[in-house]
Amino acid sequence: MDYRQKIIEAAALMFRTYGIRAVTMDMLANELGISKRTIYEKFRDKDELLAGVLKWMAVKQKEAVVKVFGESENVIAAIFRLFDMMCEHFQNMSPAFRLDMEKYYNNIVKNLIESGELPYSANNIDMLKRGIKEGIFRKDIDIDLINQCLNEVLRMPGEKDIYRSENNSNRNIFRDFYVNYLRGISTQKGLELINYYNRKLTM
Amino acid sequence: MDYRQKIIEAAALMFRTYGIRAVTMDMLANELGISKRTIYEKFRDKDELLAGVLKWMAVKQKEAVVKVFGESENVIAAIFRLFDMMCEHFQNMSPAFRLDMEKYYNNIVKNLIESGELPYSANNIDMLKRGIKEGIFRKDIDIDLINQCLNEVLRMPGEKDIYRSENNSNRNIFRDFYVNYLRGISTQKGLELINYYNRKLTM
DNA sequence: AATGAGAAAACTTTTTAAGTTTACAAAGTT
DNA sequence: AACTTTGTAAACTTAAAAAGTTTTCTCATT
Repeated sequence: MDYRQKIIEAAALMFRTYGIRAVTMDMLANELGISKRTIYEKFRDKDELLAGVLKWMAVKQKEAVVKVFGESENVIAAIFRLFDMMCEHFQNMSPAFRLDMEKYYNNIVKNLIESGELPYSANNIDMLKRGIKEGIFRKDIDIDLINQCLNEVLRMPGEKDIYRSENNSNRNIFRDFYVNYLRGISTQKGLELINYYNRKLTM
Repeated sequence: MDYRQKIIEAAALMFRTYGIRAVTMDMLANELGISKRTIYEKFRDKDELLAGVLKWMAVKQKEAVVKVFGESENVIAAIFRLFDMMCEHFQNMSPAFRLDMEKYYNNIVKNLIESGELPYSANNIDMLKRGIKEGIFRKDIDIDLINQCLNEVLRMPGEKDIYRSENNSNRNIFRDFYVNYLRGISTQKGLELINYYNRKLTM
């Protein structure tokens, strides 16, 4: 009965699949079996709808991350699991989504971030602390700095223009990069765990 | 130096990645580092360009199929290899491409098919004959009928609306369906080969 | 020097999706 | 029973952006 939420979820799925511009308000209304009017009853315009979608996606993602961390036996396991999730996330996201985002809706994200409604970057600090406590990351690392670096690394695959080349290999390159970064801040025990989970994935 | 071909290949890649409507002639020109004018020198309009892209894709696909058949030790191996190719093909194709195709450019395919410039459906007849010769398919099958049926089966995953649900499982469902159909027309030897290659994939 | 192929960018036109309005229907409320 | 709310359906207007055109300029070739 909560129309607003229903609309957001349907729009999220369609935006991710087809891109934002390709999804018209009429399509969305049709897909939901409601009238376009009703959408405009809940959202001033498409921009506001998109903002709602983005916020909801952020919340959902956050929840997923918390869940994975809660369920994992150690940080490295959690990280590899998250990595998988991220890959799936990007796999199911149409490049058109990113394109539209950059080309037409850039300002929306910017505004949301500025008004504090969307986090600018992920918070890996808890993860790093936990890693240190588990004896997986070295005790002497600069947590804040590493957090920032990790965010940069994570931003990388999003920035890259990828419609050239078969991007099968891309995923592996990225994983390699990320994993090597983690190695750099790990203890001996951490290294062994990384090797263990990494091998498990490769095979 | 062959502008026409260069344009077609770039457009093909971009259309497949972003959908057709999302790719403007300006983007395409930019991407190629040529002027929009030059594109219109070689193609009357976007429709003609799309037609060129579709024809080229058909040619390339045909070549790939011939190659796989030439290199495979038996029909079943070839089919599984082709299946992989198809999956990759669809994986790298934006849903927006199909959406645009159906919503706006429907008539183009229709025209191309009517004028005989595009084949309406794949020709599995050689494959079936080879399978019979290799003792993999039963000798008593009606080749033409089976060919038609296979084409229907192959058309299926394209028809389905998939922007609902995680479509990870979709691929497997489809493979299952297709493989079972093949089992139905196979000899004992064929069945064994199917089981062999199928198991190889599942694991 | 002349021609032609193309780049760059400004321009017009067409398309189409955004957003609005209107008319109407069902359901609950007073 | 009249009234209000909440919605559908569809026609409508308007704004934006992409299609397609034109103009001007450059550089390479003959």
